[in-house]
Amino acid sequence: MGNSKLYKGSLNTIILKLLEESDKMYGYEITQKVKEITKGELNITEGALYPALHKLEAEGLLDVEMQKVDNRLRKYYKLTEKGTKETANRLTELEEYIRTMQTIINPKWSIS
Amino acid sequence: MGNSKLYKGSLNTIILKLLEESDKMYGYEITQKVKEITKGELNITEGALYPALHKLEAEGLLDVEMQKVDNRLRKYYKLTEKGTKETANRLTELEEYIRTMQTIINPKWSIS
DNA sequence: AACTTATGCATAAGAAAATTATGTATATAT
DNA sequence: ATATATACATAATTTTCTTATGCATAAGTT
Repeated sequence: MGNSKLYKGSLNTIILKLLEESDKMYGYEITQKVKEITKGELNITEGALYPALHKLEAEGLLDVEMQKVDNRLRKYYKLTEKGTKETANRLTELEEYIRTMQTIINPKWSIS
Repeated sequence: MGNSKLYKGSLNTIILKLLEESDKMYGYEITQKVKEITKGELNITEGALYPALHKLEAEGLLDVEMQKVDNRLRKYYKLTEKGTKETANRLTELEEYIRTMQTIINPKWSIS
């Protein structure tokens, strides 16, 4: 994960997108899912994840539901209505960001 | 620039890439170039740029050359040999990051 | 002549978001 | 028995940025 610096600022968007796909997830599940879909490329640390989840909840973008499974507690998070709208915005911004960075990597202004 | 958070961590890569393209540039020129190629989407602030340039120089990735133009001082930065190698690495990492984020935005793991 | 905007560099204070290091606790595999 | 996996949490520190400020010259405006 040598490119971990680039992920700074995109954690919230990743969380929101995963919740949009999976309806509800708990913290540990999110770390595993990200590890899986990025083939180990990205490992979300707990010290980043849990504060981020708490903040998204405080902003009213996520709802929480506790559930006990195998005598272990899970905190399931799901998008609120506000969270669903915000997710769309964040994804649009991410797409814009990616387009901009593509422009910088692969500049038209240097070919001719 | 509503997506400014996403740019966290990518400023160094942007600087290095521009210097790879343009051989040598000075700080103010970099801010204008970025504004130009991103069509105003991204505005690099001086408070971020100058410390970043100083750090890249301290790391041995950039060399500095002072030049006086129209009675105003410019600090021209150019890649060192080490900087050129590091730029290649950073760009590879950026491409990996973009691929990963594309995977998250447009997940294969949810279609079937 | 006075004033504003552009050019050019720099740093300090503060905020935001991460890493790293802990801490607690149960379940499972060796 | 011991280590690894599961599950959450927070505190200290670091990194990186924004915002505010400072200095100085050139060019354009009223």
